[in-house]
Amino acid sequence: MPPRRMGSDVRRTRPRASSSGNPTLADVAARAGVSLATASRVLNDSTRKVGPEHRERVVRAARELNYRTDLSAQAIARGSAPVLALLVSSIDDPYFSAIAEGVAESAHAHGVIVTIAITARDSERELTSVRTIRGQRPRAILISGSRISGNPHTGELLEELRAFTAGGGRTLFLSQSVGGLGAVRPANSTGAQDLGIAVSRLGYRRAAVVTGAAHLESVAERTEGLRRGLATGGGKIALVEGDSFDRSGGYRATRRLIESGRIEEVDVLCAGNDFMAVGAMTALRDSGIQPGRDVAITGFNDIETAADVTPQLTTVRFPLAEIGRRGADLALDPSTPLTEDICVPGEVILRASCPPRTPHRTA
Amino acid sequence: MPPRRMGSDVRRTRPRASSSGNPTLADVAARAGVSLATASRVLNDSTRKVGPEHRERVVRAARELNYRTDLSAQAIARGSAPVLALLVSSIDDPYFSAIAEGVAESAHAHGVIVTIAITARDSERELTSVRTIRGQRPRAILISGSRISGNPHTGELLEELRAFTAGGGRTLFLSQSVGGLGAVRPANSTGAQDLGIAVSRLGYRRAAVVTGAAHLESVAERTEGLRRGLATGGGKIALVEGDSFDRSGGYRATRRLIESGRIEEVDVLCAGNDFMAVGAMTALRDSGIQPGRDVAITGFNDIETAADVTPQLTTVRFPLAEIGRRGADLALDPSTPLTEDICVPGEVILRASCPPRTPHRTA
DNA sequence: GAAGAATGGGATAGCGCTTTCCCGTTTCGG
DNA sequence: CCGAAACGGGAAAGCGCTATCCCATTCTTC
Repeated sequence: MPPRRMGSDVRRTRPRASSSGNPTLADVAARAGVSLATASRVLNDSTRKVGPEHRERVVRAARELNYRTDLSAQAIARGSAPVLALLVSSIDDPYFSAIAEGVAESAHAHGVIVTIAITARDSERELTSVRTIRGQRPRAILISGSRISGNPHTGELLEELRAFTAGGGRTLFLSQSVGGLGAVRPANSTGAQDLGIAVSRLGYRRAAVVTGAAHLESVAERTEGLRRGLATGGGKIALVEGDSFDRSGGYRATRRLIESGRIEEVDVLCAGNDFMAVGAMTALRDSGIQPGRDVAITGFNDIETAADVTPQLTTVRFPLAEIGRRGADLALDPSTPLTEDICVPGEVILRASCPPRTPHRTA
Repeated sequence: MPPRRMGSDVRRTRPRASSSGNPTLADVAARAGVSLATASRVLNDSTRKVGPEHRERVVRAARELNYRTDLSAQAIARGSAPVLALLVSSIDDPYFSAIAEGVAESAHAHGVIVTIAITARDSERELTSVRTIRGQRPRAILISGSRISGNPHTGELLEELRAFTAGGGRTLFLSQSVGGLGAVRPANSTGAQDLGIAVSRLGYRRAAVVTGAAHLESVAERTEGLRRGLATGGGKIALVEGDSFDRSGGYRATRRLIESGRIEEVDVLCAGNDFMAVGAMTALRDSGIQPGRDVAITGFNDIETAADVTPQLTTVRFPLAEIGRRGADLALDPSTPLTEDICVPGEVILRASCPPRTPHRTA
């Protein structure tokens, strides 16, 4: 005996109409006088043909009701959601926002929704974010600028990603690679090497590297690349000073170099990124040293500011939006495996902060 | 007669287990040896009590399976999704990314997911984005920097928003208000007025306004505020030059001022935003006019770059992230009506680009 | 013209959850 | 002690869709 609802049993001829709230497909079908199936077929231009008469009626009904398919319902019925999740440490950072822009661009082209989560460089928050994201059953998750390796939550995080992949999801890292998982990232190493070569050509021989925390992969890559590049001209990295990876870090590190007198030993100061370079410039200037003339400066990334500071900053430009776009393209194309690192080359941008070196150092 | 599936009818004692893919609540329930209802109750700490024995079993099963609730299913079952949609014209713009950061912050605190859509200042794309967003049935949609008014799609767009609101959604504008709908925005008018007053106090009397398209509400507000502020010191806006709202626009507009000689008529150049100010500086410098000394410069917004350019830029700072945060807070609190404009005050930041005016203009 | 193949439409079984009912046990107050 | 209330658990009815079956017609093709 089939179970029964307690209420009457009479109606249920046509799909119920939802009196308030958003119109449902049932409302559309009812108004068009067709079945749910037909309405669905029309609205999703399925392969099944629908008579022009019915088709027209459904389209009109949908328009009149201003119907919009409930994506959650669609996702659950279809078994997959047209969603791409993006995890960034901060969106209020030109580096990541450029990547995000590219990601959004690609997602839009693929007709996919982007959900974004920011981790504020907090590994615990990163973990909870990934968990929440996993609940969305997105097609892919893109992680940019994480602290996944070497933190108290690394294990759980990787386990979470593993589970995600096991459930059919795709994971891709942007701007850094993490243990064996695929990544699209700037060719830090090559870019730094090219910068080193360029700087060498300009006549510089002894560099101070002012950079971020040594455990960051990108820091190591850039430093090493720079070393190789300088070596081509017989130059070298004379000293390395580390601090936080931002403007104030650049300021402080440079300050220390100046106060200890070590700044005298170098002819070019290579900062780990443009923010640090800008901080370094200010530190130099505060001590009466003129950046670009007394000491050359280089940055990394070519943030928009780089061309606005005085002197304009020599740096290495990476097509960040392009990295985001390619990453998303890749992640959304189920046919490609996501296992290898793809390095996107950068371009050395020579500007006034690093002029051809005159043989006599004006100290 | 109840309809039957064609297959056997035997099983269906315990919830089915999904062999592959993501574990479902049924899997958890099965593993814990309880019903779906109990499993759900435990996992959502519902008001209904569950015995400690069962509770423990469910929690363990969930952990072992690395179960993560399917948010789409939850959304459809509950009738609402824990989602906040953000619509911005671009995310790769410090102005919007700062707002977005605040929004994400608030959303995180509320345990809500953020989906983001970028419109690239294209009204058609804006329309399709709102349509897609509506399909997500988000709790609220936040619109920042749109072209909603005065474009070929305005009507459809407003209709779409109306339908969204009718369906129980909440709409809020950030950084600009649109026809009667609520907004959280910078106090452009007051901020500009304060800037005008400050500039007046420093001794400036004749200003050139270099700004974006006149139809933008913010442009009008800022210009008008500036006028009032200058008037307090007997100063005035001597001329207005418009161009695109970015760096190159600032450059071009200023260029025209210089070439026509009109630049001679003013002692301060007030740009519509910091980007334009930076462009203006470059244009001046290219013509041998030294910004800050020969002509003072002011910007608007205090983007990070503002403190890095030379001379450092005098501007008006708005707590953009705060605007985003408050907007999201408001939008996510169903008890507040979303009808009025909330203006967040700015703060004049005086820097070297606008030094106290010396009586003799060094031309 | 009759058998077989398209054709186009409807009924309905899920999808993975939540939540309302409903029911067997305990616990209590009187 | 007995009936009432409280407690804890399970069955199953949806939520708004999609897609699979199934069926009544209309075309084909010898």
